[in-house]
Amino acid sequence: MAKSANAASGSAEAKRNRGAGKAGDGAERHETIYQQIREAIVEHRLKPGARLREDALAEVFGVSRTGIRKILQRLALEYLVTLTPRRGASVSRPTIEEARDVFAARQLVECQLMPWVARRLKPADARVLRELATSERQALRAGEQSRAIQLSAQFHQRLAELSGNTPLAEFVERLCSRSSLILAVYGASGHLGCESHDHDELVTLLEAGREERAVAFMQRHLKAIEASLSIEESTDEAPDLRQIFG
Amino acid sequence: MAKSANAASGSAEAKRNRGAGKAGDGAERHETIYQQIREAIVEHRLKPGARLREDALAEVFGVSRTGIRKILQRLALEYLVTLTPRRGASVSRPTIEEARDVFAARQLVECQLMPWVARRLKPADARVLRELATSERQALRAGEQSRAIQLSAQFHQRLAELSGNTPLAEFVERLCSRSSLILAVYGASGHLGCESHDHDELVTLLEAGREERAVAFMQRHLKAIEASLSIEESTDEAPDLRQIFG
DNA sequence: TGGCGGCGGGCCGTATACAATCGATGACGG
DNA sequence: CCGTCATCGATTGTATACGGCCCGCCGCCA
Repeated sequence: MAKSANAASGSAEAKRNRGAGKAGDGAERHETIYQQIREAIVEHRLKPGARLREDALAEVFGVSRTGIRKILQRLALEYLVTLTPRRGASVSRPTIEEARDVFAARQLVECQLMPWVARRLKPADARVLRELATSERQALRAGEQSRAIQLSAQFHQRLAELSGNTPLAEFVERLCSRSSLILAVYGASGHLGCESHDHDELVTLLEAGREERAVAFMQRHLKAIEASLSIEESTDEAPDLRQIFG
Repeated sequence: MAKSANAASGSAEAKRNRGAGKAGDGAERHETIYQQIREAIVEHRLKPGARLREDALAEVFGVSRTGIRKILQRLALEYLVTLTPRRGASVSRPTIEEARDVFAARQLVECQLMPWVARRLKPADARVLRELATSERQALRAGEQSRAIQLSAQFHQRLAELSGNTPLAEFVERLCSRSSLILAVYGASGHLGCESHDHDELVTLLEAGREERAVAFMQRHLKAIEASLSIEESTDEAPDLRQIFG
């Protein structure tokens, strides 16, 4: 392995990892690595299109390619990375159609979830949600864009969890991750999706038990995000030379 | 590999596979194996709790454990198999809570999908759906329970696909798979979930564009299935000796 | 000078080998 | 006779080795 050969970065990273994720010795380690990569993608620290070479990741995290492959496949199943048969893994670059579908799905699910949440919401839950919203605004103001993105997604995810329905919560979680990716590609710079005050307002509505209003609010909220996307197809493939020079 | 050493069963099975799954040479092979295992689980040919040993599967399909592991992990992410850390894989045995959540999720999503489907439904689509419903009834009458289960799930999946929203369709697909597993555990024998005429009736409503009716019908349909489950906890863990002998 | 074909390196895909761990069985002691 | 402990077998988890494909570079030819 590179553990001894390429000592400098390899073992240093590995040690840091062992310390950070706790991870003990064995099984949890992979989970930690998975989370780290996932976070990096969701927070736009790894940009869409970025290549993820197995060797490089294996060396950075101090494990062998076997474990990395497992993680990459898992991420591929969530549409966060794309696995091209013999070209390796890269951060997914969602298409416009995917973007539309994802946001349509979110509207359908998250809106319908609001009544359940409103009914089950306890004061402690509301407090946590408000804290998330507050942290998000602070991060945004402090210029910590990565953190803000992460917190915004967490708000929506927590909301879905409060419905008490695990499959739906998980589904929303994945949709949020993909949304983050979509914003990375099509989002207008500086304007990262959710208007921060929206989240506060939504909590207020839910606390008051105004289900109908909460549903409508969520609908508007998501539509606003979707509308803020710049629908300009990245001139990635087929640069349309003929159209340009014709 | 066992290809040369353990010739007898190994190569014979491998050859059969190469012939059956078509699978060409390389990449598609795993996909075929995945589908086969998945089908076996959904059709109740592999019952919940059944152990899936890597070596055995590797030998049966004529590939090495590496590929099998990948497949098992994928199935685990869909909750079709359970991966116990050092005990290997087994067909999942859903809990009552999971069952409730899955059906609740299906009601939320599938019902809301009906209007979309009704609006996009083309004659050709309706015909396909009717064929599925017919085949299902025939299979049921012919005693081919596995086939009937498969077709019933396919009906719901196809319906979701017709919404035109890929993420939602995929979500429904997974929920249907899990539902099949749930029926295997909690379903009353002989009564496998969907009343077969229900599906025909639903297509009729959709063709007529009666969205509201279709939504309500789907709701009743799913509630009926859920209600048909025998909610007797398998005396698997905590047999409640105290309650029995107390 | 520009296009084309051969060639080498990098990287992925698969298989195999090794090590560690857990469960079961059998023996021993109380 | 029952409970406990140790050893053995089985099975998974991880790492490594090898083979193949694709891409990019370089030399050759028109």
